[in-house]
Amino acid sequence: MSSEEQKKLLEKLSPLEVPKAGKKEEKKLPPLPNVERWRKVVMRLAPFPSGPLHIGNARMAVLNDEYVKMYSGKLLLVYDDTIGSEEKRIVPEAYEMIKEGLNWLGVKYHKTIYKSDRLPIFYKYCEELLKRGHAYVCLCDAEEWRTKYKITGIPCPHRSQSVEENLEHWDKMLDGTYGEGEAVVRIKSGMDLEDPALRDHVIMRISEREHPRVGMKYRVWPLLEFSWAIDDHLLGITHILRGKDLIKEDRMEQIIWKFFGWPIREFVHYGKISFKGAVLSKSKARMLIERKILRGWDDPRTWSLQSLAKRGIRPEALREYLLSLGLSLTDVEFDPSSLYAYNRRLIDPEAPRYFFVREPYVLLKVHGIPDSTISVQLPYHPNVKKFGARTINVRVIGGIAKFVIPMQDIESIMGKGGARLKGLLNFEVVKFVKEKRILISKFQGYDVGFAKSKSYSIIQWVLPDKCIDVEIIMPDGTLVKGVGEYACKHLTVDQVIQFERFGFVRVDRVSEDKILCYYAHD
RNA sequence: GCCCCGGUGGUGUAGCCCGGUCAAGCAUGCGGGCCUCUCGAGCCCGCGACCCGGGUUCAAAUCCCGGCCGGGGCACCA
Repeated sequence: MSSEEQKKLLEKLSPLEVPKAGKKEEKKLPPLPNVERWRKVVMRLAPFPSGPLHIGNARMAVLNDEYVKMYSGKLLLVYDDTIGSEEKRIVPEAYEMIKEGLNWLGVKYHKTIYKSDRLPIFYKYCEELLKRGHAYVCLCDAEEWRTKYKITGIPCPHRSQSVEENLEHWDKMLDGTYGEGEAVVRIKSGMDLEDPALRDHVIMRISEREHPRVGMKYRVWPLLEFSWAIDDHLLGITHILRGKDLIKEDRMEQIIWKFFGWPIREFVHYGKISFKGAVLSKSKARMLIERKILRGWDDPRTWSLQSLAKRGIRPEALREYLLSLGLSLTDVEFDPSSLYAYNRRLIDPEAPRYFFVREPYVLLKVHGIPDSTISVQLPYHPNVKKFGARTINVRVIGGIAKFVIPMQDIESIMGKGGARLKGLLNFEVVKFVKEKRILISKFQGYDVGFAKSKSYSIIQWVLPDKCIDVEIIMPDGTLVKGVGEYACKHLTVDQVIQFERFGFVRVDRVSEDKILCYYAHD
């Protein structure tokens, strides 16, 4: 039954329930809470510059961007570049790579702020807390404090120091009297809190590591929850969108705002996004790049935005995919095939088709061709006429023409006793010399109908004396080699094309004798 | 050990707050068919889920309790 007949039958059966083709389903985000309480929605992106943005970070960026658009609000890019830890280090190039990623994604931010420029502000407010008796300088050893005080809920001796004592210790933190690990400022969130994770958390600590932007200018650094408690207020953030792993930070921020008498902001959370198989954390990626196991930050195995761009994934596709995940608190698994489906929809109508034969090859000799040359025109796209066609002239010498075809097809060719070279001719197998990978065959005509009647495979082919080497970097980092048809010579960098029966690729480098591509998907 | 939070087909999501219209929608995936000189696109058909057990109710995916499973926090990381 043809599709037309099927449709008619369906109409006959249920005339009212014919599904409309091309129905569009727009994914809608739930509204932000309490928008009416604020004059204007202000949100922020808070990347830690340890590497380029990956899919998880992109989710955060896209969600913020969508909400800001939805409410005509403002979005601030705030580099959360406090000193970090030994394992979590700032990568200087990351500042730029993050911007690059955001631009690629089409995320508009209205202002850029660096946490590392704001140390004096944090000092000021920390001092204020000390003065008001809401914080204290703790000289306990970290491990001791954890076991002896945090778990038991018993206050440590430093908690009862006077304001004067605390300020004195604070000065000694700043002037270098105390070294790394010797003193911290703790907020008096409460030792009696039910959740041990919240008890008198550290808000300031000493780090003598060099910072890529401000060098050795500061030795006392704030911790995430403190710096955000201050900045979310000072920068006028109204809605804080964060992963559910940071829910504890909500509580800490609220405690600090209460001490200052500042209004509470709105929080929105979403679940964790995880990857099948190996998770590539940025610190791990950095290590693998240093050891030359990865090709760089744009290696497809990092799943960085840069790497997706390199593969020819469209930002719109990624955005659509990320929005399809919604805002649920459930942890989700990243599903590449879903992303590819969105992307395929976008690139399929725009990607010209080319012949490509991957290694290993078979040399095909077709005997008995009646013409001395064959000239064919092959359209670049089956559905889009405007792409035009390329002309291929096949030289026939002594009735014989030679082609390169993929070894992959040999089984089906042998099974059917022949095959069709797409757009060209049909042949019948005479002999396959396995060791030499040579297939001897006999010309069987030009008619497609014949090939169909024989249910021949229709395969891509390349002329051995008129082809160009192609290398394709696959998503798993492996390299696929092969040859492309002569028309590939005209390809330009950044073009997304389809190698028929192989997949969509983005052209990354073109030289006289070779083309390098990145594989997008099938 | 202590504290949170989740659990709808292979994957993701809608529905859950305000119980009935949900014998559960959509997307992706998978299987089959049509179409096509690509294993792409398009079209059609199909597969496949409310974690378990109680309770409330005329009625529960939706409310309550318990269990199980999963995630997270308990860093002088973000």
